[in-house]
Amino acid sequence: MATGRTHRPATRSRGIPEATVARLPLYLRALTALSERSVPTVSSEELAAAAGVNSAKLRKDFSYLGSYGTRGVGYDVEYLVYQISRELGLTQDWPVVIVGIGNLGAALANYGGFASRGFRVAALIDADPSMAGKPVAGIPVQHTDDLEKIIDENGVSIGVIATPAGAAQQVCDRLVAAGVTSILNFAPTVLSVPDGVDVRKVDLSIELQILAFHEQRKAGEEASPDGSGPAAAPKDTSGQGPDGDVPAVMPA
Amino acid sequence: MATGRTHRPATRSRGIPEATVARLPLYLRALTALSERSVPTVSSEELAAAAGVNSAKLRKDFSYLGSYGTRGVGYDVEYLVYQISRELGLTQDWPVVIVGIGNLGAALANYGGFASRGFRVAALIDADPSMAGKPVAGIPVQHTDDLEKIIDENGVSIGVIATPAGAAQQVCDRLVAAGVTSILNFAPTVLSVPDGVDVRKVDLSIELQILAFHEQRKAGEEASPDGSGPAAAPKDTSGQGPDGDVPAVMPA
DNA sequence: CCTTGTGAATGCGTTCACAGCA
DNA sequence: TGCTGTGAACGCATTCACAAGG
Repeated sequence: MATGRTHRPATRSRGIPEATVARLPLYLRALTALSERSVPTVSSEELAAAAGVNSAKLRKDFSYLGSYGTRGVGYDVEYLVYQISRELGLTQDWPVVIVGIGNLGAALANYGGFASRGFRVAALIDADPSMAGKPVAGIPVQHTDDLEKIIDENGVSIGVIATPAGAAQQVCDRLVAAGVTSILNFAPTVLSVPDGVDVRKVDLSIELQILAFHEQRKAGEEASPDGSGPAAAPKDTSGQGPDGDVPAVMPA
Repeated sequence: MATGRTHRPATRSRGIPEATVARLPLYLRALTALSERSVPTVSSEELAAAAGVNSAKLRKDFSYLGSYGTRGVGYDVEYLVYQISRELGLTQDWPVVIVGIGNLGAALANYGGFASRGFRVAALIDADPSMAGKPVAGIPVQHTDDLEKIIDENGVSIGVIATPAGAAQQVCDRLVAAGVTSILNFAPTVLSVPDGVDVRKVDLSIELQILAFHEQRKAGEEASPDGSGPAAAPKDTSGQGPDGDVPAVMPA
């Protein structure tokens, strides 16, 4: 593709829905896999299956980017990889700092997918002086004291917080003050940031609790195999206003 | 998200919206903090601020659980902690297995918040024979060969996958076959599971890409808003990926 | 034919604003 | 006098179904 026929969308409406943005990386991954297998084109149906979404949704998503498909044929894989990469801003290099080099921070530093697509671990930062200079994933850990200097010298705009919860807000404040405007937070705490700064959080225990909720419901559907549960919630198909199935225990 | 294909008659589930379920852990965390400071009651406004949400949303969320507040006063902290815990199924013990004890798996095993709230790491599983018996976070790693036996003997219904992408689907299949019905997937791949099995995914590179999208937009606001990018043709890399990157492999 | 692209319809989640109650 | 609980309005996301076009 990429012929001289620049059928630009013109509908360059800078309004790509957030839900669509969140799926673009998924499409990109599926497309990259196809690309590596030298698959030239793919239909919305096939690509949707690979990405685990509905094909109508995928077509709608792509329609926000422009008309990059060919009716009756499908999408050109390479072309679409490029378009999505560009849309996501992956055609440029994003230096990233990881703050908090404990178990998790080290795991993140070693994460292959990190460096793979536009992201580069510019520095590792930890508050523990004994870690300073110690290499993790081939990168020497630096002390928190130099945080501002590191951000500045490397032009970092994306920071990853992998510290204990208690330190997260403080680290966040310093990152923001130093110029970071996007933060990925692994600490189990709510960060408050000024307008213009994006925060995304990854929270293991929240994910588990959501799973537990559904798991409990499943168990309640049949005869609960494990009878150890206290007052396993029975069904309640009546409208709303459940409750009432548990004694009004007021834990002291 | 998650919740694969649970199209089942509406005759079940006490309609708590998925979005609300996803916020309950957040409220619980804020409430637990208040509880530890012996705060007896809290208003929707205060609690909402602590959880980082809007107070109307919080009240609406709680209304799905029942009327646990007192008009003119607020919510009893201890009581609410109990109700939410029960609703999430945290009043019972959930044995969890972690498969794939690389950097990330070890980090998860060491994660304190894991054991704290209803979850217990029942076993660590890895395919590497040389890891067998080696303790991680005080728990000896067991070999994948025994996966089914481990699931069965411990009554595990929640599994965490922290393997490389290539192994994830296979591990997932074995977990499901052995009786696991909830999976938390850290591998950067789309898992397919039968109906009735819930999958939630945590994907670092997707989060970063979403941040990059917004970051790029911020940068473009002042300088050159878009301009005319697409005309620049992607290099014709027929046969290999534009950057030959591995589709993001998990730490090994 | 085929598959994309998209208005229209539907469903879900959030916010508003106020009635209801301690 | 508060603050909760909730119907109603609103806005966003998903799905449908079909016209458009190679």
